[in-house]
Amino acid sequence: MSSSEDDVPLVRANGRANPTPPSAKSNGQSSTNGELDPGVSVRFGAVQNEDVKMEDADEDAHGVSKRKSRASIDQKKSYAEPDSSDEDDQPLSKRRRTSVKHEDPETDDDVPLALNGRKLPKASETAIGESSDSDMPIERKLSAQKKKIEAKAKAEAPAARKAAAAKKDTKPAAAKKQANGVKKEQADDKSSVKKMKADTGALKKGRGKVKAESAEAEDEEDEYRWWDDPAKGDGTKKWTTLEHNGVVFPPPYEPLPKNVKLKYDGVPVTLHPDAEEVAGFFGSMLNSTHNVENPVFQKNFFRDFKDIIKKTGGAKDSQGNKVEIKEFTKCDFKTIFEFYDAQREEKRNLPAAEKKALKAKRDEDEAIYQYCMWDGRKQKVGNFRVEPPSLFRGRGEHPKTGHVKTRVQPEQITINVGKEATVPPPPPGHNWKEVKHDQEGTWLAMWQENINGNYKYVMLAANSDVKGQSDFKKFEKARELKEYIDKIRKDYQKNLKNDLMVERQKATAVYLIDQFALRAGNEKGEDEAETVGCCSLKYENISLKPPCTVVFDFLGKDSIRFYDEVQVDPQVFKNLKIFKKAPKKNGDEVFDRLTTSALNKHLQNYMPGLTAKVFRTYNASFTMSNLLQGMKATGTIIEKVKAYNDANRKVAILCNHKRTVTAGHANAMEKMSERIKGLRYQKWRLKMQMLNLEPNLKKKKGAAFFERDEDLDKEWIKEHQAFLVEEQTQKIKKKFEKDNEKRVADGEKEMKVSELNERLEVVGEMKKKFEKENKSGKVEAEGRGPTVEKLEAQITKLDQRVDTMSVQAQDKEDNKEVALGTSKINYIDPRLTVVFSKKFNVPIERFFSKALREKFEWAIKSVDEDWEF
DNA sequence: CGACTATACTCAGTCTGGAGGTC
DNA sequence: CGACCTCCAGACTGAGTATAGTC
Repeated sequence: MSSSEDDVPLVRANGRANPTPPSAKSNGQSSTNGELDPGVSVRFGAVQNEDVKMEDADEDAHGVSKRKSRASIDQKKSYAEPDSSDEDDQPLSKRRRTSVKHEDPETDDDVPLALNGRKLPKASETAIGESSDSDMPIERKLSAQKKKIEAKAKAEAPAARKAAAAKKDTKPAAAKKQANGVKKEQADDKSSVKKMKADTGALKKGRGKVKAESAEAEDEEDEYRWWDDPAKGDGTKKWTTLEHNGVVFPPPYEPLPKNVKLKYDGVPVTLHPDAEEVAGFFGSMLNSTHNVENPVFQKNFFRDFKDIIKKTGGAKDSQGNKVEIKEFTKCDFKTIFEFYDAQREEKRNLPAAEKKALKAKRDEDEAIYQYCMWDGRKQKVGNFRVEPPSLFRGRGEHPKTGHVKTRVQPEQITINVGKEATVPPPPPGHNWKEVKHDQEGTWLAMWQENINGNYKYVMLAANSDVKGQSDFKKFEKARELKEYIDKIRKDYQKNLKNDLMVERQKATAVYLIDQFALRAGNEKGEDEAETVGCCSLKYENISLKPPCTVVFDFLGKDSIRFYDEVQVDPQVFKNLKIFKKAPKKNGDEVFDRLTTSALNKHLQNYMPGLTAKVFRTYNASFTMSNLLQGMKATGTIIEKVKAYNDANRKVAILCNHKRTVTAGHANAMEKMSERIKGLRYQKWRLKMQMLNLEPNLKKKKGAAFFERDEDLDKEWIKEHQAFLVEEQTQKIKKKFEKDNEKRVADGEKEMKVSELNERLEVVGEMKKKFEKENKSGKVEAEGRGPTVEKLEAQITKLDQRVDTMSVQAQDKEDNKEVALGTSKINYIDPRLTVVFSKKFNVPIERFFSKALREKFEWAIKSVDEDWEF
């Protein structure tokens, strides 16, 4: 195969992407279907024989995906692919050279690589691909050099673009009365100081309780600062000594009271506790309609439910006769639900003191599991509780949702612990599956879950040294990428036009990952939700709108929708079009020759340890860094915090971190805008009152000043007035009742209804007043000694309220489906926040909760204000 | 295959803004 | 009237959890 290398055509120095994409513009629809516009196909005519073949392929009943799966096998296996002699399996370049050589250089990029959707033989690809780096033909190198200059261009971009796209952030809430703001700030600061004191107090107290004194200690001299220890964090051995107490099992199942039973076809039935427990899983979540009404959930649950019933001797009615549970629809879990719901309610209504006591008890019982000794240092353990049995709630359309997640037995659990340490005792009468002393692992215990066969690990908490170290390493890795990013971008820019399909796909994928923060996109199994990332993007996930717009629409991790309409490099646009070329169709992968491991392997060539996910970290932190650097250190603390959060939000949008819109959101928004409208109505009334006092104001101020806002039409006003009347009525009634309650409590007798009616007279007057206003179109001045000046002052106040409320509303709307936390916890280098905090003199508590301060201790303590990402 | 990070959701607890009361 | 205090529903936060990714 090495001979084919010579056949690689030269990358032309003029091979710049055609700034004017193919005439496909004229034909947006067809391009979305991955078809090529006439102009392009004419050029394709040059490679006619392939087109013919493509039609053959089309008739091949197995289609692309089959070939594809074969491809992935080939990839690993061999170079002896029988197909490899096919003409179209030759490196594209070869054909291209014969057929397209003399074409207008501007267009030769349009030559399809995707040729009839058939993969190139692994052999040729590999051979050429591998050699291309070291054995790059001279000409290539030259052209590469030329292009060095033009490379820089895109360098910054990703978030800037997104940020711009993200709705312009509302102006700072600065409008708020300054005085108030300042006061509040001070109060806040005080409280945070207080809080800190309380924290250290608790810490000290806590320390007295546990045996290892030296461990956490913020102010102790022997405090260990691993981030100052150069020897830390490299190598694979994670610990030398390790002691811990194992895991906490969930409480055993408590059978339901005798009167609480599943009803089948109206008949209460008795089940073995093991089956009853499963019925309880379902019954207790009846309020989660989202799950319970999902047919897949029902089906999976019911299958498992029937199984366990069968295994445990069946269901019986009150006479002991066997009842066969056959149909899900005949099962009535309501009684069970009511029982559990009442239990929850009871728990919720427990007096605070009892709740506290309960928690204290639990903490005490679990205290020994909370910490471990890791190389002699006390470290917090993360999830030491074994996951309780339940119904599996897969996200999105997960085929396994509803299956019973079974109780984990000690016999399934592997313990990892130091050789010298005492092995944590399994529950009486039980054994561990295995006891290991794996010093290369950071886990303390591990088991396999029955739904997907996934491994579950007990590891240390986020604030532990190991986790801190790997977090640190993650961000250092991302920073390291800074040194390579230019080269990488330059390379993919160039390889967008590579003649080899794989290479072109690789370059395009890296482009997408870099520019749009996509995830790698591993292959997924049949029995998982159908979600995708970059490498697994499907035909239907990408639509192309000429000239250079790409619309992504797919379900990503956690089945969260990724929808974005973006401008891409013209060459990327062309490539995607090629990758989507027929016979590819819905369901087929866009990057059919790419796997995440191949992609990552490619990235490793640039930088050790570089993988797709590093780009996310890098771009998130880099974006944050830029945004923070661009800020001015002015304004109140509140304003600075808001500015920080706005930057944070942009990063979150970049990473597509979403949250579900809260149930009451639309309602809350509606309420807010009604209130704003109400304020404007009030404003108008005040103006009319001014007019009432001084009719000639209309001339002075101009008639426009006294106009009602357009949306305050008569109908709305009537409704609003009714609302105000009703509101007032309710208030008075409530007050009346409350007063009466008080009287009863004080031993006095209740007021009569007549008193209430008397009080309600105000409302009647209000109503009359409104009616009068509506008729006359005038508003009588209210209040004691009203003056125009006083009214003016009131209007100004209303204006401010309207402003602040509008800002709040806008904020709320903008934030409704953006989750800031995830990027703060995982993507934004905490040192950036620390620098910001120091430079702008905002207490770190404003940005990091206690948990985050502990997690990011290494950042808080190691960085001064000159640090840069 | 195994181990690790990343993610959204849940629920309980905390905070807050505004109404009403008091001075 | 207005500054301040209290109370409480509802909003928001954070810890914890379990699921879903990556490599």
